[in-house]
Amino acid sequence: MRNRIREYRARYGLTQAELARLVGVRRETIVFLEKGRYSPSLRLACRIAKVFGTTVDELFLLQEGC
Amino acid sequence: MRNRIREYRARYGLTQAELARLVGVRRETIVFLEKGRYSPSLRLACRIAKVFGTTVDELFLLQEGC
DNA sequence: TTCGGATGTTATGTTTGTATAACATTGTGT
DNA sequence: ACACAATGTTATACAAACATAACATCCGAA
Repeated sequence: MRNRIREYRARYGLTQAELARLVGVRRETIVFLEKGRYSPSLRLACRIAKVFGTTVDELFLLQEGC
Repeated sequence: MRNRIREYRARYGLTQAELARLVGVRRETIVFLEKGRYSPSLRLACRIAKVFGTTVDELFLLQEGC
């Protein structure tokens, strides 16, 4: 499942470690999400979208499919 | 995490079993989601929103928090 | 060029979402 | 009251998300 985490993270000037800390997960988890190794729980997806002031649907391109 | 699955399901006149079949999970999973026993994966959340022609953010009231 | 921060990887363990089956309860039409 | 569909529950097992630690690579500044 594709997403725009890296793009938004760059826009906000955050490192993976900083984002991880902000949403309460490990940095490796952010790496795996950005690399598409697995898709997040809805809870985590929501926390990340909140940090970036956007919606889950927008951040994870849900109109492209699930 | 609150959601409007039951409300949308009623609006579409679907049983829990029918919705479960449409999104490829067991009926018990739908029961647990409606009852709030756990929150879904983003993948499942997206499939359910798709069936109801709405967004994940709207269906799971994500503006209320994660 | 070298050093350090940022990013990527791999292995192993824990937690949580989901499957499965069996049974209980509620509700509704007849 | 009865039958049956819909909904709810519980126990056990499995898969996927996430934690943790250790190490590897990449890249920009001094």
